[in-house]
Amino acid sequence: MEIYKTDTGIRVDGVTDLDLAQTLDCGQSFRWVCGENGFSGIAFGRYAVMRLEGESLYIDNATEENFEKIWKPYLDLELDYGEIRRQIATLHPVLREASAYAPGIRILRQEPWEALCTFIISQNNNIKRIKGIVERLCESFGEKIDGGYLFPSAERLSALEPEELAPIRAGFRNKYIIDAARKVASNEVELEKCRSLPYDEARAELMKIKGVGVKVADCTLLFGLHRIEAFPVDVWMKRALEKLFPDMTPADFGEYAGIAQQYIFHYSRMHPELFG
DNA sequence: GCCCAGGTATAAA
DNA sequence: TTTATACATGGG
Repeated sequence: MEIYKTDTGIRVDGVTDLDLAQTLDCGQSFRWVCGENGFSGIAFGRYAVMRLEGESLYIDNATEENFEKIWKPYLDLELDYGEIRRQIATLHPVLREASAYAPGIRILRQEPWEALCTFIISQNNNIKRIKGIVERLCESFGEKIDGGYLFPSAERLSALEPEELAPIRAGFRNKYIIDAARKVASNEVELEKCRSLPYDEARAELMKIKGVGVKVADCTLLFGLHRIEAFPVDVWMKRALEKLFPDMTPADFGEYAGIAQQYIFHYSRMHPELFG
């Protein structure tokens, strides 16, 4: 990868196995907006606008320094997804097809608290509405910066009562968000510890929070703590597994199960007819 | 109006 | 241990 300065930010050449829509607008993160100049959003305290032309990634409002510190890890550009995709393709004939269908998916390395909080909001909800709730949460309680608002910290939200979240219109999830904020802010739940804990223990740690079950825990581990062996199973994925992989369990998908899960999810969404 | 959205807590079988 | 229902809200 070669990095160059531009008038508005940087250009990174030699970026492969990345599709911004497949990665930023596939239900892992709820804060990126597709506009005229690309996808704009905020992560790790920085606003940026990204677009991809061939193997050139343009990031407006970024520097070489914060590309190395923030955007390169955020987009998981250190991992060789081409090689991982080849490995996943050998696991099962359907995975060979599915992985070829959305080869530009990458697993974002999001901030753990943001991932936890947004996936609590995602339960029994749809993506359009999730994005609206997250936006109102940031505007109401997050710090203002150029380009938008930061995701509010657990500390900030821990001082609120559930009723005070009424303006974000998250319904019954308000009390779950506050419970999560309090347990994270007080270190009763240690998010960082979940990076290294045995998988079942990491899950159990997160499930100490009201409103966090296996699905929210798995999504937090996958998208917020980069446990790429995590394989979140929801209603849709359960059906996909039954129809397409009757002979496999989530554990059979190996150390890159989370990436395989994303390929399967995208593929099954593109081919709903496979489920009758 | 009615259905449902990348679930979970709670009560009951 | 498995199965049913409520939950807040808003788009299709």
